[in-house]
Amino acid sequence: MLDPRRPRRGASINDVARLAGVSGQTVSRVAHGSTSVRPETRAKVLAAMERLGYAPNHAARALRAGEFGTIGLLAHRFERTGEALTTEGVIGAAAAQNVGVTVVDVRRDEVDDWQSAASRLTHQAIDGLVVIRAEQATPEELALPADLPVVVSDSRFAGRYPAVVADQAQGTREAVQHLLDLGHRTVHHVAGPADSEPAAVRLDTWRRMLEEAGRRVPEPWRGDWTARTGYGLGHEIAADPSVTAVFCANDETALGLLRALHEAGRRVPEDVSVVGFDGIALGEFTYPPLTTVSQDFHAIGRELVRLLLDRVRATGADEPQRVVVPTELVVRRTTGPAAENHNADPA
Amino acid sequence: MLDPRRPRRGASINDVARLAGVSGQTVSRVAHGSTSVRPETRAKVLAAMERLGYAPNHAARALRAGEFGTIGLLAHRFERTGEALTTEGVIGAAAAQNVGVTVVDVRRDEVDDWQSAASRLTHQAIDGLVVIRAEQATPEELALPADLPVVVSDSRFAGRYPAVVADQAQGTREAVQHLLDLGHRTVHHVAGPADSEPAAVRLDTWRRMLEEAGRRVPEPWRGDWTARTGYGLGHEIAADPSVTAVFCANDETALGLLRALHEAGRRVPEDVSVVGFDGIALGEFTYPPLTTVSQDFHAIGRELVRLLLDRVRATGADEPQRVVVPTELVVRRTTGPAAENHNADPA
DNA sequence: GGATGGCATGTTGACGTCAACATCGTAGCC
DNA sequence: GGCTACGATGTTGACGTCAACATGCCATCC
Repeated sequence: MLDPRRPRRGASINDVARLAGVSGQTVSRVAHGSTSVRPETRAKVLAAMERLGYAPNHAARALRAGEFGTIGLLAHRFERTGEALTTEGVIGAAAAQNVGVTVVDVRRDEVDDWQSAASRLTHQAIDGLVVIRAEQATPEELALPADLPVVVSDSRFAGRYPAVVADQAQGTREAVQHLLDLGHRTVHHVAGPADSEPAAVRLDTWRRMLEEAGRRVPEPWRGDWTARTGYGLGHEIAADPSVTAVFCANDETALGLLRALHEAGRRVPEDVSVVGFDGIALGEFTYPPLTTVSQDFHAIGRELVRLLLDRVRATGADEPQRVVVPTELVVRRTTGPAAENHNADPA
Repeated sequence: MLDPRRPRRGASINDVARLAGVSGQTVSRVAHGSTSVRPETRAKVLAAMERLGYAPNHAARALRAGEFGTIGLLAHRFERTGEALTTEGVIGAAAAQNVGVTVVDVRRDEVDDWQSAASRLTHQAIDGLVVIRAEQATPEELALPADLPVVVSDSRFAGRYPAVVADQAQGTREAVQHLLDLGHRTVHHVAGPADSEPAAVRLDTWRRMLEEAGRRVPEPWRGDWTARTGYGLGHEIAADPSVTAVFCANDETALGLLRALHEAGRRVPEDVSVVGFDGIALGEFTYPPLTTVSQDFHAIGRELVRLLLDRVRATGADEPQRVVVPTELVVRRTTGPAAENHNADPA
């Protein structure tokens, strides 16, 4: 914690008042829009402010108002695309309302890390909290103050707090359908981690799509969102000639897979088609450019702020809501027609 | 701004005191480490806190202490790797000191955007400010309060505020030397934007290295950090058979270039070697994996916090310092020996 | 038994701001 | 001329916390 005895303190409203020869209240009036202050009085006050470099004390304002004008944001490793873009959306939308955002990063996605991050944050000066994908912690474990307005994105918290989620199922359906339309007999899947809710939705939807189409449902591979694991599994995938289409749980995994396929001499998309998920910016500049399901993370961030500020400002109205943001298949060049020579695979 | 008349206010120290039948001061003592409170008194107070769901009011604490325990961070589009990782480093290091971080994102790298972001931030409750690469704004234009401790990373602000910068020159030297050692007659360069200081250092160092080695200095291409521009320039670069080695100002640009080279049928690294800069995580999983100069952004973030908290806590000691964080060449697979057939190029 | 000292607890005030109320002066009106 | 009304400005107190000081109690010691 910062040293509380540091004397460095700016000029207060009363310092300005003394210099300008008016009362503190008049300074306060000038500092705000100010109703009814004589122009010459205002000028005097403004001059005094200028001279002393007056800046309002936010702690005092917050104390008096009972609000901080700041919300907290809790995320896990937010340099990852989804987290970073959602955070950006949150920050932008909050800024537009003159609300600041205090960010806390959870280093490892484990319960005690989430706990300590949450407690750190609730010990900060915030009026509300945005939680982005707390996959490894339950609401109870987080032990958030009961009177703190909270909204979440995409997590098991959705039942408990208002949530903004991307339409995982829709995107997955489009991706699988796209591959089937290209003539692939079936679609393989590299899933996300087992404890991730979005990963589970993508997995379930993929399976259901294949079942509904009457296709064989191959055993999915289990990934962990990383390119490294996509690359590792990729060696195995590349070695299996029956694999002609792979739907990856996210773009990083798809990129790792792409490298492995290249190294194994499997051509993309001639031999194998690949679809990612997320729509990271670099997907457009991989070789070949990556077909993917893009999510509008900025929109998620904006909706989160809207929901949260509603809750912060309203006194009642607390039934959990759920806002769904659409996803969109972006077809680039990692998907193509099924190769003829592998059609021996039974439908 | 949040509505200041919302009555939602938690229990105060005095509510707890009343319930526990003690004075507010005793509650305060219990709330802290607390010296000398009788165990049974403490228990009573703790029970009352529990029952009322007491949480300390940070505005009041901040007002009394004259400090917020929060620093601000100003960055441009911080979902980009360098910004995001530096921000992560800052947040982590600050958290370790129980200091929060309020983040403001500058949408467009233009003066008025920087200005409005800066003023938004200085109207927040912060004790100090970290500015990450403010390339389009001068210190004067930012108009930061004179008494606000500020540290910066990597920018034209370095002369004015304490700064933490990566050793751009060292990394550039290693990269160029690596390519020359591989037998390339000269090294081409796709630069960053003209108004970026790090881009200028990379450009100058690249030129100096070639001059010192007595090599021809080809006209550099002017990029803008984006993969898109790297891709666009890449078509031109791929069409020039005299180009055997390209040093790109950053990884995104290099990735765009890579795609263009692939599309043009130029093999990497057999026909053309490519080096990036930054060390983004995905560089390891492009095809081929990208040789690059990696920067330790987390270290930069940590150093920024160290410097800033020094300034916040110290009363004097304000002469600008400069901390240099080393960079490191990471050789992967986009660089290889110069092709024999292009050695016609004069040394 | 009374003085001493130390520990537990209470009281006061100040941090900076601003709403609510109080005061003062003057223009306008009969 | 005296009264009203309103506009400009001042005064007071409260938001929650905690350092500094004050008080009160008890054990100890001669």
